[in-house]
Amino acid sequence: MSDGDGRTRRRGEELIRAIHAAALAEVREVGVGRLTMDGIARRAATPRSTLYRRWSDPVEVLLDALYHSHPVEEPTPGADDLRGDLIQALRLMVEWAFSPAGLAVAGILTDPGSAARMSEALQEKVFAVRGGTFTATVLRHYAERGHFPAERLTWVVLDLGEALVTKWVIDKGCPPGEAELADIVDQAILPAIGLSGG
Amino acid sequence: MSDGDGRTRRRGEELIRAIHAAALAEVREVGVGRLTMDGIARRAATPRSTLYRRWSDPVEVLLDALYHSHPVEEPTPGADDLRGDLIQALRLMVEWAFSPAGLAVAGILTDPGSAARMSEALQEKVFAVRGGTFTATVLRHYAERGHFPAERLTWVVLDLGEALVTKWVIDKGCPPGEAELADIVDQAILPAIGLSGG
DNA sequence: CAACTAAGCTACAGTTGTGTATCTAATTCT
DNA sequence: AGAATTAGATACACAACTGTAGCTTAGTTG
Repeated sequence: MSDGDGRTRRRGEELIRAIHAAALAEVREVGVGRLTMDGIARRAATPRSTLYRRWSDPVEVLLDALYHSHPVEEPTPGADDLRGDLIQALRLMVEWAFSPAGLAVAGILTDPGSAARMSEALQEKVFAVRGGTFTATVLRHYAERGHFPAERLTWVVLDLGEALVTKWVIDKGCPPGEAELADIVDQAILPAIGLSGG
Repeated sequence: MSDGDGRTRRRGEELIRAIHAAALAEVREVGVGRLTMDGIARRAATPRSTLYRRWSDPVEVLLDALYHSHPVEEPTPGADDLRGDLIQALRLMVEWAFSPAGLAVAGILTDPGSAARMSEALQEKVFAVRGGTFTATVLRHYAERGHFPAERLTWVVLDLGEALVTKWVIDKGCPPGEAELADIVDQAILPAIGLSGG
């Protein structure tokens, strides 16, 4: 699609995708704080001038990369299986969190310099996702169908799964496995909505 | 103890405390990634040479500052009030998390460059604390006294409170208030240990 | 094929941070 | 009081990154 044909010079879309990828890789390696135009350019094997033609600083590049990253897959609650659907929702969250985009967002959220700029353009796209559309989608689905009282859909309950996954990742530095996701659902979410095991 | 007397030049302990404070202030403002000897020195109003005499790079200074920061207050479970003690434990956690040391640790944990070095010397002092000694202390206390079955002390239950506080802080950027702490205890922790309201 | 666009290359001056070194003078110790 | 420390004030060469600018040339478009 891009390599191997006679061309020696990338342009447009292709080049930009390479730069986006470079920005995400770079932030993963050095963190948002040490992100530089130079580093991104070097990694993308393109001159800095190409970057400056489009963006004014490294965080701009990163935000643009995030904006163009694949959207997060949404959980699609299915066949009357609340427990299974919750686990699946958390699985999707983990998958996203360890994607280049997810890791970049994590970095941005704790960076004093860029946390503010995040609010502007990206809240719609990235924040909405991060805010907890994973288990919340599933929980709302089953509450509407009367599997448990809708009054239990408080912020605590809606955040529970994502919060525990996040803490695991921070503590352990690696994604939780199937067993841990099941633990979270069985020992925290289900009890909190009054379904202590079934 | 230090200001106002005739002295014009800080030495030893006093100077070091100023440098530690500068490092913590600096990391709060620019993040771990942009921490520099220069920045710390400027903020502490001391020449860089003074820093290099003791530390070899900015992260060393920061780790040393953390090591010498006040230890976290531990929750002391008291008069047969599980709910109140849990809320108090979370209150202590929030207090620590928003202290200079807490903010610095948060920054370090998500910085690719310094996350590794953290493991070495500081795991004992700072990690142990962060790992969740807040609600865990309280929960173990009451489990031992038979207020609820000890089998429910799983990692999920022990992390629940801290996880939800952390998520609140990341999402909202501000400390949770009393109402939120109560929500966490009432809607997540107590149900998870089988005490759904009383 | 000609004209245009935009990537690639190189250079440059300016800024910030790095380590090191040297000298001075304030504070402490004996 | 005199000696030993050690903070404070420079200064320096080096490196990385910044923006900007000029030029060349590959690729696209009419």
